This record gives sequence, C-alpha cells and structure tokens, in this order.
Amino acid sequence: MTEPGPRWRRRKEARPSEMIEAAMAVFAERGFALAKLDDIARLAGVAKGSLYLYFDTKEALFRAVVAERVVPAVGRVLAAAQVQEGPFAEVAPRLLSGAALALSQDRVAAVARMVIGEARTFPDLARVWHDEVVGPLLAAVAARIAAAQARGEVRPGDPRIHAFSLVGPLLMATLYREVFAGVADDPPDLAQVAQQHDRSLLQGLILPEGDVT
Amino acid sequence: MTEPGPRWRRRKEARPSEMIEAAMAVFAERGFALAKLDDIARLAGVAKGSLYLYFDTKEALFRAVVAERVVPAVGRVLAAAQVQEGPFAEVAPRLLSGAALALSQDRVAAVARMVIGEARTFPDLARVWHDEVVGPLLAAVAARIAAAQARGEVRPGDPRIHAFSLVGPLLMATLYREVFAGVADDPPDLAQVAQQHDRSLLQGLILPEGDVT
DNA sequence: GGATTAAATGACTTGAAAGTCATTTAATGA
DNA sequence: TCATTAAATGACTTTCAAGTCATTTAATCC
Repeated sequence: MTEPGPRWRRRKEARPSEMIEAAMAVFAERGFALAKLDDIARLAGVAKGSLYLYFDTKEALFRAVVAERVVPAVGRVLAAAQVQEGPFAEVAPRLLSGAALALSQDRVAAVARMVIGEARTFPDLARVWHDEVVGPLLAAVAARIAAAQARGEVRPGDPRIHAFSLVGPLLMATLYREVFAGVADDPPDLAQVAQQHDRSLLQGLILPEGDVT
Repeated sequence: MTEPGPRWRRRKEARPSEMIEAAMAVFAERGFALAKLDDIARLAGVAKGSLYLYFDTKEALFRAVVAERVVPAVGRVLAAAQVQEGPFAEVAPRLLSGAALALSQDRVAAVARMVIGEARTFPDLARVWHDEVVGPLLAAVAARIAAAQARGEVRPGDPRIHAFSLVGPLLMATLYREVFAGVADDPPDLAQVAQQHDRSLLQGLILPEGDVT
C-alpha cells in the first residue's frame, strides 16, 4: 500500500539501451507500422514522453534498433565467415550451420521479416539493411566462392548467384517459420535444412545412374 | 467546363473486380497497414463509401485480392507443375523457370513481400496464404521429388527440405529485388538465377578433382 | 413520364496513436 | 539544507484514416 522508494529514478545512461531492447521486442512482434510507442514505453518501464528525450521519431528509434542490435549480430556471423579457411567443401557447411544458428537466436529473423515487409514504405530502412547487413554478408560469401572457383573447386558461374544458391533455402526456411508460426503444424528445422541442403547442393541432387549413396 | 455525361454510372458487376485491381496495386505499393482506402477508391474511380458496398472491411478487401488474383496465378503454376512428366533432371528446370516467370509477372512478388511483412499482425492472412498458396505449391514440388526418389533419380532426404533447396534461392532473389528496388544497383535476374541454380543443385556445386566442366 | 429502386456519393463520426509540453521530482552541489 | 538542474512524467493536442449514413441520382419499370 505504501510507496517504499522514489516513483522513478534518473538513469540517463541506461535508458537508451533499455528502450532499444523494448523497441526491438515490440517491432519484432507487431511490425513497424503497428508497433505502439506506448507499448514500447511500458515495456521499457518509462512513460511515452521519455522516449522522445532520446529519440526524435519512431523511425529514429527503429534505426537505433538496427544499428545497435542487428548490425552487431550480423557482424559476428560475418567475422566468423571471414576466418573460415580450407577447402570449400568444409567451409560451406560451417557457414550454413553458423547462419542457421544466428538466425535462430535473438530476434534477428523477426526483424528481417519486418524489414522485408516495410522496406518499400520506409526506404531509408531498406538502405540501412542493404548497406549494413545484406550487402556485406553476400559479398563475404561470394568472395569465398570466387576464391574456391579460382582453385577449381567450385563450378563456374556468377559467384553472387552461387551465394543465393547456398543461403536461399535457409532464408526460405527462416521466413517460413516466422510467417507461419502458429499456422503451419510442421515448421522446418533450420539445422536440418542447413545440413541436408549443404549435402544436396555441394554433391548434387541427382544421383548418377546406379548409384546408391 | 460543361459536364457531358452523368456524374457516375451504376456498374454493379464491374465494380468489385476494379476495386480488387486497385487494391492490389495500393497494397503492393504501400503494404496492408499503410494502404489508404481513399487511395484505393480514387484509383478504382469510386468514392470510399462505395468500397463498403462490396467489402465489409479493409481486411475483407485484402482477402478478396488474394482469392481473386494471387490464388489463380499460383494455380496456373501449380497446374503446369502437375503436368510435368519425365525424368527429374528435365522437370526441375521447367519448374524453376516457370516459377521465375510467374514471380516476375503481375504483382505476385509484391503481394508475397506484403504477406511476409504483415502475417504476424493479421494471422488470418497468414492462414489463407499458407493454405491456398504455399502449402499446395510445396506439396506439389515435394511430391515430384518423392516420386523421383522412388525411381532412384534423386538423393535421399526429406523431400520437403529438397523442395526448399530447389526454390529457396529463387524466393531469395525475388525478395531481394522487391525489398531493394531502388537501393541496390544490381538486382539479380530471376531467369539467370533459376538457370544457374538448377545446374548447380542438380549436378553439384563442387567439381570433381581435375574436372573442367 | 412519373414512381420506385438501389448504386453511389462524400461529409461526418469515431478511434487510435504520434508527438508536445507544462509540471513534477530525483539528483546534485554549494 | 536549500537552490538549481534536468530526467521523467502523463495529460493533452494533433493528425490521420477506417468505417457510417443521410442524401443524391442513375437506371428501371409500369
């Protein structure tokens, strides 16, 4: 019944990251357009007005989410990919299972779904996502593929399209899980998709006549 | 300056499909949440109130778009896929290039992007899309793959995951084009992705030692 | 041609959420 | 301890779009 402490505290340093955390959760759940700042504020434990002390607009808040949470997460995957050495047949599965893991964690998949949905209405968003996330990732994968081609390990062809061949199915499975959560009864397991696709793509889906591998 | 004809005409039969056409354009452009019924009405050449003579809510209008425009388009691809006979190595490329064509046409890709973005906030939407579009498509492709496996043409493994392997890269390329239109300078060509991926997946990305194919 | 029907209109109501700001109050420091 | 600063509040204003409905008028039918 009594109020033991002060009604609120001044925490200039801690607020922004708490707000970003809350915003990420609400954006991921509802999408940008339908996310309510009141909900974000409540989740962050502040009043709506306080959000405006740190972020000018709803869009600025979203940009902060991408910059502070998504870009670093992608950066970690990227860094891991850069380090990968050895023959492509060994690098590819590690890349794929690493990506599968990254997509399972955090809310990266949910934010990705959101960006896909709202990129057209918020072009700035699309640019950030392209420049900071998708572009570097694709470039890194394509570079590995090109190197493997130069060594004669990988079939000729546009390395960027080969990169699509490699990661496309994983993206599809991720989006399937995101979009049809609660609708489809049998969501694909990302790790299983990564593993089976790796084998299919690298070795070929078609079996040589009479082969029983 | 003068008004030659009547201010409007009664066209009970023609209105719904015109409204659906306009709605598809606006939804594809702006996404569901940000699409304005005023804009849809203007594009359809009617007043906003007239929309409500034929559709109860904005969501009902979207459902009509899916039912009248998207499902038939998908149905045509499906029908083509059902007919496909012969060895899998011949069926697959036709399936892929057919899908590439379908995804290029109309605004199917834009609507797909929209559904991905807003499925979580409009669960009914996700269910329709799953039951009417993605489910049947995946099932048809998986069935062909399973048949090929039974004939010993295709590597063992979950046929649904093989279906992801087959069409995932095409979906990725499509979404890339949709999301980064106007941002990326080098959108992937769907037909090229379909062709190169088909060859890579079926024959294998890794070259046998000393092979120069 | 006049009466009747219902397609179509568009001004209006309603509700919701982004953004504002005068006020409150926790923290600081002289 | 008390004056000062600025973090935080939350009621308020503003804006915008979905949905309504009394009115208008094109079409139909006797």
